[in-house]
Amino acid sequence: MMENIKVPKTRNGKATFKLIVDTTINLFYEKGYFNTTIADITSEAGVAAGTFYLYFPNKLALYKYVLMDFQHDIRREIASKVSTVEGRFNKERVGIKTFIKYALDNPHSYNIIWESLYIDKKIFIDYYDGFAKRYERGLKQSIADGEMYDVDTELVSYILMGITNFIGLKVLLNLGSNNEDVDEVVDKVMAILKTGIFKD
Amino acid sequence: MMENIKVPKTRNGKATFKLIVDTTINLFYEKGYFNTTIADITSEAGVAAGTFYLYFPNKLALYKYVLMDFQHDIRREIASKVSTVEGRFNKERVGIKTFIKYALDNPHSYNIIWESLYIDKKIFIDYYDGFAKRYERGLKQSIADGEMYDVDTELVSYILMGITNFIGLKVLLNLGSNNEDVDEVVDKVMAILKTGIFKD
DNA sequence: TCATAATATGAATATCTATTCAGTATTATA
DNA sequence: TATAATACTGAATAGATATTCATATTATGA
Repeated sequence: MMENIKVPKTRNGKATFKLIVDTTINLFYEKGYFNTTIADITSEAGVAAGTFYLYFPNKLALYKYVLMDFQHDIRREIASKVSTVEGRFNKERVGIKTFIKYALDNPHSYNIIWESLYIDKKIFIDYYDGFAKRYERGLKQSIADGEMYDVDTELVSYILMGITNFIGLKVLLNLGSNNEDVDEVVDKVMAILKTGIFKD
Repeated sequence: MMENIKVPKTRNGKATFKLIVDTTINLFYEKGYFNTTIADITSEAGVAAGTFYLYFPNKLALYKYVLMDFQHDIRREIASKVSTVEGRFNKERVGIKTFIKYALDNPHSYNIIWESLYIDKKIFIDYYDGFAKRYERGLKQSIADGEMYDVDTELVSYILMGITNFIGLKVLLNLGSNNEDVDEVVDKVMAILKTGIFKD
């Protein structure tokens, strides 16, 4: 973990480190991991090529660092927002909404996380499997509390991740129409999760 | 469309063309688009470097060709299977099942299609937006037929794509457990789509 | 204030990759 | 079977990129 990143020790060093990371996040988002060169990063950040290697052994280590950052951020954000509401339905509502809002505020994260599938499959699997396992805990609790049918929690956690990710994608890339109000979108999703889509 | 690909005219040429395409699909799946070099492709296919340029101007044109192939394949497969059953519920069931089965039989396709997000965002958007629009037609019909609640069809098409894609991913990467029987998985998904997940 | 650790530089190097092209081989057909 | 069309070869070239390192600058605390 944390690879072989060298953390800066002075105020100046910390600023440079952050500058490199922030510049990289923008570039990874705009051009993707593979189309971003070390030279792109350093020139965009306004530092010399050698400065990069002061802190990171290579691009992959930097990518992993950025990914861990996002992972912590998203999880903390969702956990924090969800913890303040009662009941699984509301928790789920807030969870989905928070995820989409997060994606809108940090459009970089979505792209960068998913790109792990093409950079290191193990990272990708760990990420989504870990997310699913956390999800399951909440779902199991809700079933125990009688708020939810006795569903296959593992399957449902993937269903919910799938819905959230694709709705997030839709809103993010502004696919189709009807992306005006996130609250409205989330309400519709929740209504469907409550009653299903098929009559009879 | 079809970029500036030069199609072969003789039986030998066609065989070489196909060899290059098939080899490429495997390499893109194993190593990803960016980690696959032209040299990888030609050496793996057992042809000279120059042979590649006989048919394709560059790697991107080949990627687009492969993608179109998959797109046609998947759509044809789903449309064909779905057309033989009656009622939206059954059509949806067969559609989801067919998609997952397709992903299992052609694990390459899933990866390669999604990677378009990092190769050319326009391709990605066209792909999923196009898929959604096709989906919507069926959903609208079902609502008209009174089989489905009067839902936001655009939103539901993304929800269904999200579910299908993530369940496919789960089964494909063998994430979690319970991936034994595709039919069983699909039945559970359909049950959830019918009644929702929340009590009360 | 000075010694020293921490930061920063950027030209130089080595490696990798895409792409071309002049020449060769094969195949179809008239 | 001559010859034109098609297919194929692989060494050579040009360009891009990661990484190193000798040197220079800056910050800090004793």
